[in-house]
Amino acid sequence: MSFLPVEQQLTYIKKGLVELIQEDDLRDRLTAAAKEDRPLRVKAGFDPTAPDLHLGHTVLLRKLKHFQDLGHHVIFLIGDMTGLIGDPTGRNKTRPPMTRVEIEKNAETYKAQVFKILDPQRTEIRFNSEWLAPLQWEDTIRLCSRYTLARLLEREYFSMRLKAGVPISMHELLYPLAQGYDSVALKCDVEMGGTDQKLNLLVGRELQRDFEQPPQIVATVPLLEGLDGVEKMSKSLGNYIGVAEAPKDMFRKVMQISDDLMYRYYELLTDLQTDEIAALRLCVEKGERDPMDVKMELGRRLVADFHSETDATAAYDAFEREVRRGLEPDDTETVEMPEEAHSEKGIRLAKLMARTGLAESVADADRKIKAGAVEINGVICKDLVLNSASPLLVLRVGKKWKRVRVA
RNA sequence: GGACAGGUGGGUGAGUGGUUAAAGCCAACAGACUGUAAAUCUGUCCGCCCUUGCGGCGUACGAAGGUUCGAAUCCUUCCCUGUCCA
Repeated sequence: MSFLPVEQQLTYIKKGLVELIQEDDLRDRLTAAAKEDRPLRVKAGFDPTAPDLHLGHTVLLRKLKHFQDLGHHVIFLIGDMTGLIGDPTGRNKTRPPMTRVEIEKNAETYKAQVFKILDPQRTEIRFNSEWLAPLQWEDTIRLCSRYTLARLLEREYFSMRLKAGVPISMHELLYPLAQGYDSVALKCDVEMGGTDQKLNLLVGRELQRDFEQPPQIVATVPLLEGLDGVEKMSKSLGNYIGVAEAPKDMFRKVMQISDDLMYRYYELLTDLQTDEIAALRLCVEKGERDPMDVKMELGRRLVADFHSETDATAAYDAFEREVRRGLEPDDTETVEMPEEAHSEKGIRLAKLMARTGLAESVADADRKIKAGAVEINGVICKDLVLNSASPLLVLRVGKKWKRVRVA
């Protein structure tokens, strides 16, 4: 295949990157690739335990896609072995080793999500247990001898924990080494990751040199802020928008972000150019455009990307109706009256709410009723026991709705 | 191996024998306000039972025992973590 001129490729790749180490290397590598007519091998690693991709991941995926657009080859690496090392933030939650079956299942889930962005034709899915599992003690020791503690402690993540007196287990120190070794095993030309991955990615370069491979180019993308606008988007912080989320939920979450943050989302999650985004911002600041409209447009675009135009329009309309005007959603679930909700005196509202998912527990439901948060057929209800004659109850608690058929 | 300091509700973090289901803060959830959001204000924030009362019961302060009328608070053993010394 033929590649675009190197400089054009470079420009395309550099857009939106935080750091590129080293640009000259990449230029050389792209030149060589064109000469040899071989695509570059671009790797990014993912955790096998969390197959729920969110928009934060897509910043990276979009950049990988850019490489594919240019004709290069992406390796989507599932770190099933490094996954055993576990989540750094957990205190001593050793991860139970995952079974082959679970891993395969997660991989399938990944595929379904990832190929909403990546081109399957140019993507190779690999697992690092493939080369890490067969390593012997001796191999591992040799690998460890190639790196020093001091260098590992350069990582803010380790040094901060050390300073704060938070435990660091030995196996965690192996993580960067294992990740670096992945690059050796895969003979990567480029490795990508979030800015927080920088040191891990650089270890790959060192190890590749040791193994007499040309060191990979390291490219980092920004970390997307989550719904709170402060922390990075992550599942454990609960401030995320999942790519597999239903259109309506996705839209609603987008609308939750602050006005300020939406420009960042435009920048990192859409194909709008930087100057177009700046123009949008200016319009809003001058009062020519309503920030809410601009945000709704963002929601529409994102839903369209991960679902379809039709879904996007539906989600847009639903938001207009349900949130702005507070009307009942047209897809409100209708459920039967739970047996337990009946009592001698009538229908116990709290129990009904707890059983139908409108409240977390009976106690929680009681509180909500007292707080006047419950509406039945459009009227706020503070009664704990109902003696309703109507065959259908339309219940609303905050954002949640439910229709209950009275048996 | 030795000395010392710790382990509290989703997260932080008070509380060192009794009005403590456990302060404050954050998150969360509801309500008000509003252009979605943010911000702000108000309320709620272990579970279960009863037409609900400032109600009853059950659980809960690393684990298991013990002392006591009564323990998150005292004692014993165990598990886990950090710091310093070897």
